[in-house]
Amino acid sequence: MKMDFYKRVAYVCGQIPYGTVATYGQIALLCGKPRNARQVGYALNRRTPWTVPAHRVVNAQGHLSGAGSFETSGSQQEQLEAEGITVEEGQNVSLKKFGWHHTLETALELHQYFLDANI
DNA sequence: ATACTGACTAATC
DNA sequence: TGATTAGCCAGTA
Repeated sequence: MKMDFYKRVAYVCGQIPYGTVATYGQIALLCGKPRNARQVGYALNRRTPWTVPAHRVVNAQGHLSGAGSFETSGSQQEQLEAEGITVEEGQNVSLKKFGWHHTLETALELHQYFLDANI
């Protein structure tokens, strides 16, 4: 099995529903690598197509840690707010309200996709 | 091979 | 609460 982590990251990010956010650890988990949260950040930063909705990925605290990595600090926040996501003071998002609450079934579907696509 | 670097996290204090 | 620490692991040099 191939296990192209970066392609998986790109795909999983693309599956984050509009109007919700996911955490790095969550993406890593869904990619089949639960301890690769940092690599997710690295992937989003430079190893992934710019077409993926990377603005929907925040850290485990709901903080927009990637803000500094977007073209302008604040562009991530703008994109989130454009989806109806409330960004509070200190560039924080409530995971309780906007977090992606994926199901086990979702994880299984993703896994199956990876097998089929051989990535 | 070795060392260092992170869009990270969970545990501890 | 907030700050520190210690694991984490694929890239990069």
